[in-house]
Amino acid sequence: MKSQVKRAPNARGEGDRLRQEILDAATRILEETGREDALSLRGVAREVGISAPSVYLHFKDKAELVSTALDAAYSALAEVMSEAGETAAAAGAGPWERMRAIVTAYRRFAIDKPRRYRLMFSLEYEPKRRTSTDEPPIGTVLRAWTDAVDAYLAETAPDRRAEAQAVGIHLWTALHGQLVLWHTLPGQHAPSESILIELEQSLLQRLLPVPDPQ
Amino acid sequence: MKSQVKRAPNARGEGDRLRQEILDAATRILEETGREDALSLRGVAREVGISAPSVYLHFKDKAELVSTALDAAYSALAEVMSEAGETAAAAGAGPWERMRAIVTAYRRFAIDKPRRYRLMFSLEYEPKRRTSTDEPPIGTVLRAWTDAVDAYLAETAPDRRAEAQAVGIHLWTALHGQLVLWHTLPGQHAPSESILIELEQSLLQRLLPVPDPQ
DNA sequence: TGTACATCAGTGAACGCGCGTTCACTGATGTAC
DNA sequence: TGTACATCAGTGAACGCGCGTTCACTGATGTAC
Repeated sequence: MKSQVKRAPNARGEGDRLRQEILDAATRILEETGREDALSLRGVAREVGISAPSVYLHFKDKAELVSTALDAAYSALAEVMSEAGETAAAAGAGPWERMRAIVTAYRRFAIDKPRRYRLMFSLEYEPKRRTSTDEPPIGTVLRAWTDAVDAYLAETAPDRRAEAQAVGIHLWTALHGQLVLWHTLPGQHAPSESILIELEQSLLQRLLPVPDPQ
Repeated sequence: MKSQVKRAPNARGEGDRLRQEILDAATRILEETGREDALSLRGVAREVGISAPSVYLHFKDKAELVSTALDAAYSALAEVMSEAGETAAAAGAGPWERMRAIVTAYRRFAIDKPRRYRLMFSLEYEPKRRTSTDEPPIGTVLRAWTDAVDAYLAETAPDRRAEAQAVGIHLWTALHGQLVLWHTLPGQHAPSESILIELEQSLLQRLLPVPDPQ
């Protein structure tokens, strides 16, 4: 299963390499077996191939390890969204198509690794207090949404741009609710992706001013 | 903290009383300290004041205990919603007011015991397979929403009644997303209830045909 | 060039904990004769 | 009415497990003289 190869200690200045390896392993665990209790310090150490105490060389305690891993996941999500928007724009897509691309990227992120997604938004680990002016990582996800809606409204209904913040929040929370609840609902309703896409379409049409039918 | 009083065993035919006490204790723990790992079989036994093995007299294993407790929580939620609707109706409220009463009841259920709410929808315990025609408990919550929307549309826009199912789902999942995400967002945004109420209002106005301004 | 020493990256063993579950039991209450 | 016995409701001790964390250590690599 996991490599039992003996690791050679890192060279002198490169202790930080292990830190990254630990985070990568934590992310992998998050993706594959996302129960909160599966994300154990010992489990991560096992995955990396080091002893459990070694983790303490790079993280204060378990809480710090977990919240750092989660922060990385939030950033990755925000990144995926803005990339999707840019790619669509570069391909000459109109506002509606761009919006759909972003929503699809979000859905894919959630559906491809449902356990990771679930964990990202169900933990109580509050992000560590950082310099309080800094944006908290989950906030970047919120911003990705409000930015996307703002860009959409700017092009389609500039007079409604003041609503961007509210609509962005609606879109995000509503989408999130769909993804989470549909995963929780009994299996016979088969939370097939096509149902989610339909719901998503219907939601977009209700929350956003719809452009000319394409 | 918890009563250390020695329990007298129940009389002959009344073994079922303990079953109920166990479920009540599980519910209490769900409400107060809703981390999934706090809902331990031993913890429940402690709360009831019995020995751990006694739980096995009434539940096959931990999974059965937990999922039974969750089922009860789902039913309670559906119950609270329909009561709110009926009470409002009895007080002569119009469709919009009734809808608001239901939404408020839902929000209160979620906010009053946030840990319970979070747990209800974040566990992976799939409801035990029951006679497959039976409605799964979480399904009753879904039905409560679609029924509420259907009743609303019947009175305000009968021609749109076909949308009841879709709109009910939107309303539920969107509300759920708001409640869950707002709880996860960093504390400085203070997930004050008033913000939630605003969001909720705005959501209702966007998803439902709005009646004459009152 | 050689050697003592500091530093760095990491380890192995042990701690105490709470968990789910199994096992053989106890003591009160009802039933059969 | 008395007594042997079955049944019921529940217990105490023990199991093996994985966890987070602490501790004193090891062995390689760089630095000072």
